[in-house]
Amino acid sequence: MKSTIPDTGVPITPPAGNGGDREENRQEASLHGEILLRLRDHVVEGNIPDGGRVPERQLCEMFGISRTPLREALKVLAAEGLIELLPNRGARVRQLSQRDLEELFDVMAGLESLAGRLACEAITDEEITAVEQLHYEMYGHYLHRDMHGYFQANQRIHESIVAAARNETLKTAYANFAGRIRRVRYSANFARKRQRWAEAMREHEAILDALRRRAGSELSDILFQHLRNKRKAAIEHLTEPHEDGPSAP
Amino acid sequence: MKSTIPDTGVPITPPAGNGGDREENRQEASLHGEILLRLRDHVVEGNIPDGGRVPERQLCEMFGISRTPLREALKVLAAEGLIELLPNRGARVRQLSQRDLEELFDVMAGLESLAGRLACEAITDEEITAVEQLHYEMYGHYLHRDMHGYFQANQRIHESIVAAARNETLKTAYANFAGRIRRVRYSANFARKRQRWAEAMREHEAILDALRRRAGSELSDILFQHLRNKRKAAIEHLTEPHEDGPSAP
DNA sequence: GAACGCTATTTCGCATTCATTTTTTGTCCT
DNA sequence: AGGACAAAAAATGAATGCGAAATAGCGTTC
Repeated sequence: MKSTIPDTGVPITPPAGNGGDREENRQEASLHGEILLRLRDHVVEGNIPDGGRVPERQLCEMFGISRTPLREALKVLAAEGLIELLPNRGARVRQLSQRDLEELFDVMAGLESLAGRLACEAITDEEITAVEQLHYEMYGHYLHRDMHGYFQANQRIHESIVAAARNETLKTAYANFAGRIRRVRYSANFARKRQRWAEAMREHEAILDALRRRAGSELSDILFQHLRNKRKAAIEHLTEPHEDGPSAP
Repeated sequence: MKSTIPDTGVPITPPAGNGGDREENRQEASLHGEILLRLRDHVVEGNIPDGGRVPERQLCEMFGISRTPLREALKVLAAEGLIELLPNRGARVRQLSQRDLEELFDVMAGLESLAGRLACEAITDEEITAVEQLHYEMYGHYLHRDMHGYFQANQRIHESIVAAARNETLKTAYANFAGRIRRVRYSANFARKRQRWAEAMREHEAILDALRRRAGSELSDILFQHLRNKRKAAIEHLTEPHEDGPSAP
């Protein structure tokens, strides 16, 4: 165990947050592509402490490759905003300040807002039915106080809306930003407050309603507010660590 | 035959800029960063034909560097969606289908829509005044049929709104997507139809009005529609090449 | 005893080198 | 003469080597 890492304040930020799209279809058979996927998962899943140093050499022997393809992968991850590269000082997993999180949530809110608007233009009755199905399922989890199930159904609903937008570029950007936030989710699980939970359910009712009526502009507003409230709950949770933990019914 | 080391005597600004300040851009002092910027501009400005091959070797001698930093830059550009990397077959500038363009415009619409909403929360009176200034300037260009001036003022207005959103993440993503579209702009200059031009002016009036009243939700709607109309005009222009070319007043 | 400065080791950045894969070209066969 | 196969040439993907910067370790000085 090495001594504590000298925190120099970490100034230099990655080149671009980018809403890039790397949906390149599975060309990832090449080594650097393979590494990119594995390394991204490794980071997103939180296997590396926040702001922790990640020496190239260590990752190389970890993946059993040379430095060249690894460095290429690192550059890409830096461009995605997951890590930051300090000149001559190696890579660190990017530590998100509260402000960063707020910004990310707002951008996610904007993307979902857009997704809702677009979805209203193109969604089929069958897809709406599917969302309704998920909604009721989620409601069931809510009644049973099953947070995990609720969380999953919730996520699938939002993904369904994004999918219904029929916009691959949006979908990719959405996935990218979601990845950045997910890292935080892993390290600090968002415990929902009871009150917020009920509120979220009401918002979801409104979402479904607007979607049924295909009221794009309205749905756009609701989704934005929904994510804004989510952001508020998340940030509050981070500032005052735990509010209530009981996940039991 | 010795390989002369291309010591171009590039300043390489030290990793200054420390402090809590997180400027997203231009930390690129390292070679690969420098190359990334130059190569991105090179591609965005359309110096390479659409779908054209981009041999590493050629670019290397063009920039006077070895392949390693260049390849790193290529990976990043691929992640950004500007080029695509074919396994063992080199890099090609990504050819955007009409569908891709539509998607990009819609995402841009979503981001600007978000920017407008956020701007209404944080914009100062001074900033609004600045936007008004640009608006009148743009109106002047409109009256004088100065398309270039109009275009620039227009762009600055949109950038001002994005800046007023106080969200660096959004700003970065916006710049990224704008870059992808700009490539198309260069190769096929969007000639505005007269009618669309007048329409755009009216929309901008509405934008300014909503911004003055800080009506976030409303501005969000207007901006989205504005970009949607822009998209329509752009796509139409691409399908039926030239409608009117005269840039002269 | 603590702060400063010097040296040694580690790590990073880029160039170069090696190994496959693709592309081109030249020849041979139909 | 045209096409197919094969070998050469070029280009890509990955590895290694070398110089430079940074971190760490240690000694000296106030």
